[in-house]
Amino acid sequence: MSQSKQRRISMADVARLAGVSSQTVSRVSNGHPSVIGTTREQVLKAMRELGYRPNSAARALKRGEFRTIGVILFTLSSTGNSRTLEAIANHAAAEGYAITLIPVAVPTQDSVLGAFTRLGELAVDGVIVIMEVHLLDAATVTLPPHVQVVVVDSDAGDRYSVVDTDQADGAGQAVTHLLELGHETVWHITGPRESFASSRREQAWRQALEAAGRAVPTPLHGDWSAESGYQAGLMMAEDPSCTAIFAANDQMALGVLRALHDRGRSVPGDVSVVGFDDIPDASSFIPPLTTVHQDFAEVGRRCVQGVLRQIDRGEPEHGTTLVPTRLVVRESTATPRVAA
Amino acid sequence: MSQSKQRRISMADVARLAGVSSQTVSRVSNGHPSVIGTTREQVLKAMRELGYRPNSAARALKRGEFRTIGVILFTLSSTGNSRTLEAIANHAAAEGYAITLIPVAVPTQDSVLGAFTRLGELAVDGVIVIMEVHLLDAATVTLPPHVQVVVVDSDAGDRYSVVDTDQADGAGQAVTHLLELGHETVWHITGPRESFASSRREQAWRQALEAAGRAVPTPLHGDWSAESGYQAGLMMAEDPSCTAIFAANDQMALGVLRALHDRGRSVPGDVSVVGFDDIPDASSFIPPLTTVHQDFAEVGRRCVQGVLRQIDRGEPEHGTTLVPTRLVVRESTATPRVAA
DNA sequence: CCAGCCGATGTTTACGTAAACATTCGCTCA
DNA sequence: TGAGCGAATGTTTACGTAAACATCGGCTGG
Repeated sequence: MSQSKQRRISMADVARLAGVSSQTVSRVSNGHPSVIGTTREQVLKAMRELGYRPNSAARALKRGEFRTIGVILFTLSSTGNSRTLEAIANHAAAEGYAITLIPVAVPTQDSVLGAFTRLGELAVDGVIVIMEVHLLDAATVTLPPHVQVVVVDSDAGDRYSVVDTDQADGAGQAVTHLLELGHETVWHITGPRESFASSRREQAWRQALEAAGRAVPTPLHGDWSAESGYQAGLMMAEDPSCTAIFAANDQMALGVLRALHDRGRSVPGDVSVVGFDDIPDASSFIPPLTTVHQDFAEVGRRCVQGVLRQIDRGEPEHGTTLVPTRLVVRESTATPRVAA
Repeated sequence: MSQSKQRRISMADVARLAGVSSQTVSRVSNGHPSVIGTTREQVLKAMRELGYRPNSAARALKRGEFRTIGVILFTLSSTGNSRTLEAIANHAAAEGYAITLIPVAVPTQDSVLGAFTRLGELAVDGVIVIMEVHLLDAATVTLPPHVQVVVVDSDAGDRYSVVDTDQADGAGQAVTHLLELGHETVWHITGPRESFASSRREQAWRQALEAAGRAVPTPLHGDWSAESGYQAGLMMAEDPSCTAIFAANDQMALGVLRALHDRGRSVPGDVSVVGFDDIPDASSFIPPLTTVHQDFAEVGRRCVQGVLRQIDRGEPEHGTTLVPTRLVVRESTATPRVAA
C-alpha cells in the first residue's frame, strides 16, 4: 500500500508509556469502573500523548459485533428515501451505531442478490431494506443467519419486521377531504406499478370512493416523475367532469399543476389537486399544494429502534408498524365551481 | 446478546470439512493461484456446504485496511448532497469499497469535531467531506494520520484534495445568457452566507456584470429554501426595473416564480428567471425553468477516484478539480419586453 | 491478631485471517 | 543416479482487543 505505513498506536504502546498492562488500558478505554483514579489519569495522559485510537476491526473481531447497520436501497433521488436515510443515520449515530450504505444500481432480483451477497461479507449486525419486498425473495437466504432485518415500503409484515407510512390512511384523508369539499368524485394518478406504496395508495383511494358510493374513474399511471404527472394532467384537463385529482406524490402533482395551467384550467377554481409526501417545495408550488404529510424522520427512527431491538434480543420480529400521516391543506383545493 | 449466538463458520471449520489446512482455505478464499484444481474444488464445496463467509473484521485486522470510505455531511435534504452521495456510493461499490455515513446534526465546529472523533475510531481508509471547510479546521487534526481526505463544496485546494462543481463558470453562463438576451443587468438571490458554493456564485455573478460594464444591484440573501426565494421575489417584483433574476438554486427560483405570479408579473414576459442545479422538477415549474445543470454524478465519481488514488499511494494530494456545468435553456428566460 | 474478602491490577488466551516460513514430494538435469 | 528445484500444502505467528482467570495487598470483622 504505502511506505508511510508506520503501524498505528495500539494498547500495548499506551500501556508501555503509562507503565501499566494493556488490560488496564482496555479497561480505561471501555470505561470499566474498577480502575483507580490516578491510574486512569496516567493512562488517559498516555493516550492523549500518543494519539491512541481503538482499532475498531480488532474490537469487532473480539466482541463479535460491529455496531454497524447496513442500509440497502435503490436510489436516493426520491425525497422519501433520502429523508428516511437521513433519519436512520441520525438515530443510529445517537445509539453509537454506524451506517453502511449498500446501493443497488438496478431493481432486478439479480442485482439485489448481488448486494445481499456483498452484505453477507460486510461488517453489519443488522440491515434496513428500503424497497419492495418481492425483489428480495431470493436474497435473504444469502444473509448470515444472525443479521437482523427491517423492511420499509413493503407489506411483508408476516415475514419481516416492517415499518412504513400509513399509506392507506393518508390516501383516505386526501379523498375524504376532496369529497367533503363537494366534489362528485376524485381522479387518481398512480406511481409505478412495482411500488408497494403506490398500489396501497391506489387501493385506499378506490375504497374511499366506493365507501362513499361514488364512481371510480380509471386511474392513470405515472412513474413518480413530474413529467409523468404532466402527461396525465394533460389528459385529465380534457375532461370537464374532472374537478378533483389526487396524485400519488407531490412531484406528479407539480406536473399536473403545470398541465392544468397550460390548458387554461385554474386551480383550485376549476380543478382541485392533492399530492402526497409534503416535500418542502410543495408550499411554493403555484398554487401552494394541499398534500399528505409523511413523517420520514419517524419512519427512520422506528427502523433503527426495530433493528436495534432485534439485534439486542438476537431474534427476528414480525409485524408492521405504521407511521401516521397528516393532511396539510393549502391552496390547491376548494369547493368545485359547479357545485358552488 | 443472544442465546442463538452459535459461532459463525470460520476458515477452520471449512478446513476441517475439506480435509485441508486453514491456510489453504485462505488461499482459495483470496483466489491465490497456487492451489491445485481438485483441492480448490473440495474447499469450495465445503464452503458452500457450511455457508462460509469471510469475517471482515478479522480480515481488516490482519490486512490493516478496511476497504471502506467514510462520507461526512450535514444533511441529505438538499438535492445536491443526496445525488453526490448516491454517485459516491455507486462508484465506491464498483471498486469494492463500502460507504459509511457520518451525519453531522448541526453545522457547528463542536459537532463536526465530534463526528471526526467518532470517525477516528471508525473503520475507514479514507474520508469524503461534503461541507464548508472552515468548519473542519479544528477537526482534521483528530483524524488518524493515514486516513485520506477529499473535500467537496470548499476552496481548500491548498490543504486538501478538492472536487467541486465549477460554480463560477455556471454562474457566469447564467449571467451571460441573460445579458445576451438584452437585459440591462441581472438581480441575484444568494444562498446562505456560510455556503462556499453560494459565495462563489455570487462572486462570479458580480464579476460577469462588472466585466460587461453593467450596474451591480444589491443582492438579496436567501437560505436555499423556496420560501426564502419567495420573500426575495416579492421584493424584486416591486421594482419595475428588475427584468432578470438569477437565483442561486432552483428551489429559490421556484419561490421567485410564485412571487412574480402572485404579483401579476409574467415570466418570461416581464421578468426572466434563471436557477442553479437543474433538479428534476425544474422542467415542470411554471414556466419550465432555465437553469445551470450540475453533474453531481461526476462530482461523486471524481471524489471516489480521488480518495482511492490517495489511499493507494498512501499520501495526501492537493489541488482542486472542477466539474463543468451546462446552461439548460427552457422557458423562464426571454428578451425583455421593453427592449423588444 | 489473623482469616478472609474484595478491590485493583496483571497474565493468559482466543477471536478469524493471512503473511512468512517450513515441509513434502515429484521431477529434471548434470 | 542423485542433487536440486519448485509446486502444493502445512505450521507458526501476529494483527489489537477484551474476557476469563490469576495475583497481590490492604482492610474488616470475629
